[in-house]
Amino acid sequence: MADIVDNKDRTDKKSLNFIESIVERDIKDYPENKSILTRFPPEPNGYLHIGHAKSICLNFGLAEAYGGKCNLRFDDTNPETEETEYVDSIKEDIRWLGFDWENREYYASDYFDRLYDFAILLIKKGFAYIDDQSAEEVSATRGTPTKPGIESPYRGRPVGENLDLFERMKNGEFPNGSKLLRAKIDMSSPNMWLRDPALYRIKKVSHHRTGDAWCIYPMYDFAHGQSDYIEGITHSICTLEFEVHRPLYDWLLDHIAEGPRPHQYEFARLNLNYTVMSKRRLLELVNGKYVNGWDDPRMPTISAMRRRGYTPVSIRNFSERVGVAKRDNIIDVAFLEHAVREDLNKIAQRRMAVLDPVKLVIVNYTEGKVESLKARNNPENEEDGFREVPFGRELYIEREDFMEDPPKKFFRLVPGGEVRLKYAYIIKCEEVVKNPETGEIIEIRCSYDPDTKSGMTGSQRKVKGTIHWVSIDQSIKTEVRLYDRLFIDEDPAGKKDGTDFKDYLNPNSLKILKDVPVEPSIIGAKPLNKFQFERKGYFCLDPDSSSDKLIFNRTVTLRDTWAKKK
RNA sequence: UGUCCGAUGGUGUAACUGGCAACACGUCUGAUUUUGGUUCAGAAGAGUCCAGGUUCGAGCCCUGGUCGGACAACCA
Repeated sequence: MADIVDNKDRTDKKSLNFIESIVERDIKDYPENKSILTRFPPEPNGYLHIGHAKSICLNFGLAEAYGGKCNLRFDDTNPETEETEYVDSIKEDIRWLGFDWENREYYASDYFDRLYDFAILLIKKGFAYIDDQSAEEVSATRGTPTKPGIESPYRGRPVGENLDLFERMKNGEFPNGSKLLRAKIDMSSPNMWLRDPALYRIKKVSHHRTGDAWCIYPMYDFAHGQSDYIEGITHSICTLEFEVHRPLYDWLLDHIAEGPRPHQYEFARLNLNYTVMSKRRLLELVNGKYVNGWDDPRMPTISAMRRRGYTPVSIRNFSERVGVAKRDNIIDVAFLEHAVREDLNKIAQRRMAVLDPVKLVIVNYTEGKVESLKARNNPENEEDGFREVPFGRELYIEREDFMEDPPKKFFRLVPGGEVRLKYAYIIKCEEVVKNPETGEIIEIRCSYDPDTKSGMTGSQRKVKGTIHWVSIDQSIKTEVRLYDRLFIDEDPAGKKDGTDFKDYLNPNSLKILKDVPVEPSIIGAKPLNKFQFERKGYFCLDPDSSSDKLIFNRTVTLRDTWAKKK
């Protein structure tokens, strides 16, 4: 990971985000051999997205920076929504991003026995009770943020009875929803989470890891903090919506923990414009077939970004640069795109492909002759060397690279004008052949100057533009998928006018191009290999490709100041 | 009429114990360029939500507002 841009050199006084400041404050008091322990705690009920990537980079990055460790812990306390498929995808994504949790792969479900014991401890201390009210009653008596709740009639149940009932809950004696273990705190607290929150509920559902061993499962609030405590987490970092849970997090630990305890800190989650980030909405897009699965390259999931051609380095750089703070934010996708271009520019080999081809014939070039031209693989990295590109009398060029009536600053091919064919010759447009019926240009006829072959002194001649091309006879036909933003609105999910986020889906977010000619050196490309198609953008070989059908995903276009002028 | 959190160029973050607003993206010039890419040089753009106060001095501290967000699943 040496190629991560290191703008976080701790030897000089770089500015710290507020969490780093907290860590630096805390480690001052640590003994020599001790450091921080963080954790990334995903719930395996969906795929990870770019927002999770930020959290992963934060938690693992903090550990890395301060000589600590970061655990991977699955928060698997709700078997109804959790699946092994998600566990696997999450592990793959974290690994791909370049982080290693070594042997510290934990599950809240590993702690079900201890959590159960903690619950008994709480009951014995008189801090928890079994409530026989229905979910509706519990909800109705909770009050509102401005009105206090009403105490449950079962609140005063004796400890012995609570203990007995809790055990029988565990043994499966009661139906789902008939009983609930609640903390006994304060039904009139202004903090809703302190109004006797649920700790354990009955759910006769088999769990993806513990099977049918349990029919009661701990709630998030009871599982999370206690798991942090069990693992010896020092800094438990989560997003802002858990801020109101912190008093409960601390309350539980107050009554359970002995010795060193974890502390929770909250930061503002990452938001990106022109997309949605909640798992619920992403799941809706997947289930409703608005996209082709979790890894559809238009999705903001890590697996989708991987398939689209993003690199781990680019995502890590991005995550680092967006910063960590507590105020709400919406990051411009352009910022993300800048991060990929920056990395891809350095590592992607260049190839020529013509996305919207028009035939070009070089009238004075010998028929049937094929030359092999040398082309640099990557001007940003000389070690990538050269490849051979076949050149012949009939080529494809980009339709938009020719104009009969060009605007002032157009410096591509025009009637009677000259242009350089990259790596090849300077050509001059002599004639345009059109379909007499439609007026569509079907062929551009040019002459070439044999003295202007790249590398020859004649090639020094100044021409106004250089365009890319592909020799028709030697070209490989491929499929190219052009992606655009999934939504036409910056904040599709933030509407208060009753519209649904799906109302803002971009109907042109995917455009499939068939039979795109690419230079033959593309043969042998492997899934996820990244290329820059000269002047067009960065592309990545889709894993759905086969040896006789290559499919490319456009990761991102090149910066295009010309397109902006138009 | 509750509690908690937040507010700095278009966007995102900085500004160490108060010392005269910085960096990145974006935008706009210009140079270089066999990618209208990259690179390089430069510019514009905020006076820090508002009103008071403390201070020689406030984005940082205090008071009161305003605006935004979170919280009323047996979800996490």
